[in-house]
Amino acid sequence: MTISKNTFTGEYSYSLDAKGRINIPAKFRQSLSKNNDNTFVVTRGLDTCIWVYPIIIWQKIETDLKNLSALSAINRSFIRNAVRYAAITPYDKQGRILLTPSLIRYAELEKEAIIIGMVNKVEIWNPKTLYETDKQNLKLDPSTFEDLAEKIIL
Amino acid sequence: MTISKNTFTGEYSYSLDAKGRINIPAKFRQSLSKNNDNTFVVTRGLDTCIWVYPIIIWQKIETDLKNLSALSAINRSFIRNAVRYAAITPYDKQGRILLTPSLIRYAELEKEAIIIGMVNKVEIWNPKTLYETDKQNLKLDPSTFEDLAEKIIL
DNA sequence: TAGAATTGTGGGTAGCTGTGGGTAATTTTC
DNA sequence: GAAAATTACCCACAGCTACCCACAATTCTA
Repeated sequence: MTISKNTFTGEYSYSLDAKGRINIPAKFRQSLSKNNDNTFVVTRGLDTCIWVYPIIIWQKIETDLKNLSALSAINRSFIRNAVRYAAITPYDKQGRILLTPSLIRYAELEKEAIIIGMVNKVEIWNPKTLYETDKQNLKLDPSTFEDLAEKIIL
Repeated sequence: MTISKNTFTGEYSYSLDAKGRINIPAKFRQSLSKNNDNTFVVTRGLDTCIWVYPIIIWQKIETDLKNLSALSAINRSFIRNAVRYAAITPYDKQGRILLTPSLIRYAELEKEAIIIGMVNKVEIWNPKTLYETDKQNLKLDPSTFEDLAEKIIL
């Protein structure tokens, strides 16, 4: 039994197969609340990785997007970028989801992949890219971490 | 069933044939609720593309437009563009809709076309035009993007 | 600890999807 | 009213996808 539903933590190593399928860790699947219908939404992350959402979380995003007026060019561009890379993927009997070729290219995924629980979503990384990104992040201004620390108790 | 109806996401590449027909991605067709009678409404988009609506969504837009004041210039221009070029097109047994020559000219469509799910509607683009538009949009005010992202994306 | 159940990975195949083209029915034109 | 043009509907088919099964490795359980 997991602590709370639709919450993901931990890091795992899995492999992407020739058909573009990748396993979602059993613990993450068990954490999904039933109203998700065993379904995730995959899309581009802000870093060079793939973001995986439980579909009910994504649906909140969708309804917010629906309420943006299409009369504004900025809104149209925002919606387009937010949803064009998104794909709804139920996992199969073996617990795998199907990634689109476009997303695999974007995240530079090869056979080996790291899956990371990010509380309300999941990230899929190429190990090399993740390593490089971690190295870059060390150079970021430490004061931003301190700002966050004031908001969140670890 | 939690997957919401009449909601479209993702980007697909399809081809317009010599008769002006274009396939609607199977996933989009499956997302259509039954009261649409396998029918879409196509019209001019506000960008250089074709907008495709489920017919019941379009009907809602029409009644909203009727309630709008004709005094506003933006309303008049929207009504002029969106409504006068609108055509009702049921899809055939193979899942294709028929585009009017006028719309094909407007969106500068050639053989190859990109179809994008925009949550409550669908866009059909010439790949080149889409690419150019994407490039232009980078010049839009980034702070508005960030505001939207903070409100909507988790 | 041994057996049972679950998990992660690979691969096969029936049926669906996207695309092209044909023909009968309908509309248009003279 | 007949010929021409357009439209609506049908069929064909290659390629792909969703779904199924198999199996080794790991974890659970009694």
